[in-house]
Amino acid sequence: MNRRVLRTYLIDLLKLGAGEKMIRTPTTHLSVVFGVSQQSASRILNELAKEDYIFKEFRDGNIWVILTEKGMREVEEYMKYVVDAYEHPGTIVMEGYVESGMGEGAYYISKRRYQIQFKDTLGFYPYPGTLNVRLKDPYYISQNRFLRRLPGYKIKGFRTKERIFGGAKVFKALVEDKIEAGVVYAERSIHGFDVVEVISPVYLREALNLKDGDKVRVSVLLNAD
Amino acid sequence: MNRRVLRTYLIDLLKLGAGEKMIRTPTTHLSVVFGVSQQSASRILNELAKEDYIFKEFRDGNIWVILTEKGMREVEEYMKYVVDAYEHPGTIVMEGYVESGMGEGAYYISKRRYQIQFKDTLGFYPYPGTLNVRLKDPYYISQNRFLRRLPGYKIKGFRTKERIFGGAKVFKALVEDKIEAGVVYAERSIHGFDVVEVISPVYLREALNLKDGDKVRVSVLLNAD
DNA sequence: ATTACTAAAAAACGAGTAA
DNA sequence: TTTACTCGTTTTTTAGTAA
Repeated sequence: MNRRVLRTYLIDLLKLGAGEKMIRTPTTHLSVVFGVSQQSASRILNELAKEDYIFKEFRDGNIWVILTEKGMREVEEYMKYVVDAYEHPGTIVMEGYVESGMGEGAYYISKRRYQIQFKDTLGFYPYPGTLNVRLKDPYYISQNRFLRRLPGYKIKGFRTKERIFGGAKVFKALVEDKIEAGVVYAERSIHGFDVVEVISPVYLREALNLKDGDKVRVSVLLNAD
Repeated sequence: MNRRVLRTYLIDLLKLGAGEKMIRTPTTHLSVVFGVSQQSASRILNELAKEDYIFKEFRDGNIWVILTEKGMREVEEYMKYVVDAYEHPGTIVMEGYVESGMGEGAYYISKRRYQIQFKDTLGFYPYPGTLNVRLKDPYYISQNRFLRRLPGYKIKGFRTKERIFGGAKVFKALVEDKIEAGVVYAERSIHGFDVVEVISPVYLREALNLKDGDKVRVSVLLNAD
């Protein structure tokens, strides 16, 4: 049974109160809550316990359960996702903190072959430089990991006499909900999932008066044609 | 594929922006969003469309989808449920409006054989009368439907020389988050899922100064030992 | 590039039942 | 009453592939 559906059963257990204290949960009762047979309810509890989402104990003829730390984290992340899907449909919102890059972003972005492709896909020639945004909230990191798996616009690599310039993937975005921008994932990225590289037609640090460590919001537009 | 898991895919589509306008969703892309194969993504879309949760169209080589009204309702109800599970664990909260019953509630509740059982299960002898609360919000109605399927405490029926008194099921509850109460479901109830019958050791109308039509909150405690 | 069919494998399910 | 095993059935999944 996969995580996707296990999560939904975790929510049910949370609703019954298993997030706070051990509760008595005869599988015969759970079967009506889960909408499955008693046998399946039993199996589901065992799978949840095996995955360490719940702690399960047999006491005087009954099963008692409580969500584990891992189970609570799972449920909280899932709730955030559901609410987020409703409140921010079509966009992936991430908040993080401005960070100084190595300055090599500027070098890459300024290459004419890249510039042309950015204009074609995003609609603007980017200012030569990237704004690195470091994510701290685990939820935003998971969102970034998710985003990086999506297709986006393909930026093709190329080679000059001297060296090879790798390909990338880019998404339309907004910074601080107002400034047109793009989020770039280099194919051979040096960053982990906790860093987002942002480009824009304007020099963002100036336009938004940003200093290292300032909080900034990046909203990726998933359906910007 | 059951409602439980279809809902989770609906959330994903909502996140992609399919709640607002038609979006292009190649099954090859969806497969990474859903975490399944391309073939399954295709099948899932077809099932969602068959259940009328989404409208799906094939246009110049791509699939475009948008959530239907039914899909949006489903997603909204599910979100409420998830948030509710997190914010009100272990209780089922329902809000409704005070209504006049036929007065027969009082007749039943006052029967000694019932009174004793209420004292045993709820811990109090109920005031002879019930407060009928009519639910309007569809979410509360669905919660009530759900609750009515749970076991609760069994109240046994009995017979006198004159007639038969049916069995019931009772849950511990709080009215307005403060007054000790019980929610009763008669086995042969005359009410639909939009009415909750509340009993209490005190005369609720007086204690809370309630008149017909007043809004009242009933919180059923699922784990009150 | 797509979508979605077929066929075969894998996973999930519940009836029956023992403990 | 419980839980959870076995086992036969159904459902779900994906690889291969045609269109």
